[in-house]
Amino acid sequence: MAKNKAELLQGTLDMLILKSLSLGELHGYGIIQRIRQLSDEMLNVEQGSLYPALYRIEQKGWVSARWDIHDTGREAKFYKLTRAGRKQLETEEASWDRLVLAITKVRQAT
Amino acid sequence: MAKNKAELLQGTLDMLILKSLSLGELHGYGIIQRIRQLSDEMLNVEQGSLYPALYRIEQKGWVSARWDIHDTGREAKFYKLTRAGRKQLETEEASWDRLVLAITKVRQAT
DNA sequence: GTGGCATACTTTGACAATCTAGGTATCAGG
DNA sequence: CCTGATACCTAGATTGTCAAAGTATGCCAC
Repeated sequence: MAKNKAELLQGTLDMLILKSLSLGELHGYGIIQRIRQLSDEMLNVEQGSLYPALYRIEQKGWVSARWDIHDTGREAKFYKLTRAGRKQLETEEASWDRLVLAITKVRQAT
Repeated sequence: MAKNKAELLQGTLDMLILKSLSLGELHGYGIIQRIRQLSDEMLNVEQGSLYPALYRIEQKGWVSARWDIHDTGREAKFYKLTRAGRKQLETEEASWDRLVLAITKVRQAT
């Protein structure tokens, strides 16, 4: 199992995707890179995790997608955070904070 | 889904169980109560999650179990952290910290 | 010009962990 | 006696992530 790379916990991926899109429109492959980069290489999202997650998230209306050609001249599917997505990001961040707090409390017990 | 209660993320339960056993021998039902109490009612572990988890953990040698009768005069299965379990707890805590750090970094991005 | 690598997307199947919901049994209190 | 808390167990459904495969394009080195 994971050595230097932290493994993702189920439920955290959506938040990471939404967060990275909150910094600006981006395509799938770019999301993976952005997350890796922002986390100092600690988080590595697999393509097989990302694309299904994006599909899920799009279905829920948290992002909108469109095909476009970017600077490199290649086609890519660009995702953009919707208003609902921004709201969802806040919700997920809040519940992440709550979880971290709760676990911290348990861990502080002596 | 969760309102005031934070939902458990997959992978955190083992750590919570090991941690609560690190405070002393305890039986299954008591583990649930201890986690709930230590987390200020934020974490609620379902029985259907706990018992399979305990079985799993016992198989891995992180805890040892024995039936006993406790103060209330009732039978219960008491679990105790083994040396390997203590080691595992450290490992899980470290990787939890790493994950929290990584996610924090992503979230701090502007 | 072709071979390899990074980019970019998709799909399938396996796997693991949690939850829901059911079951059993004992004990205490009203 | 009945209910609720305690105490354990199990089956099945659900979900999310991952591994592994596939397709296709553009770029660079040789």
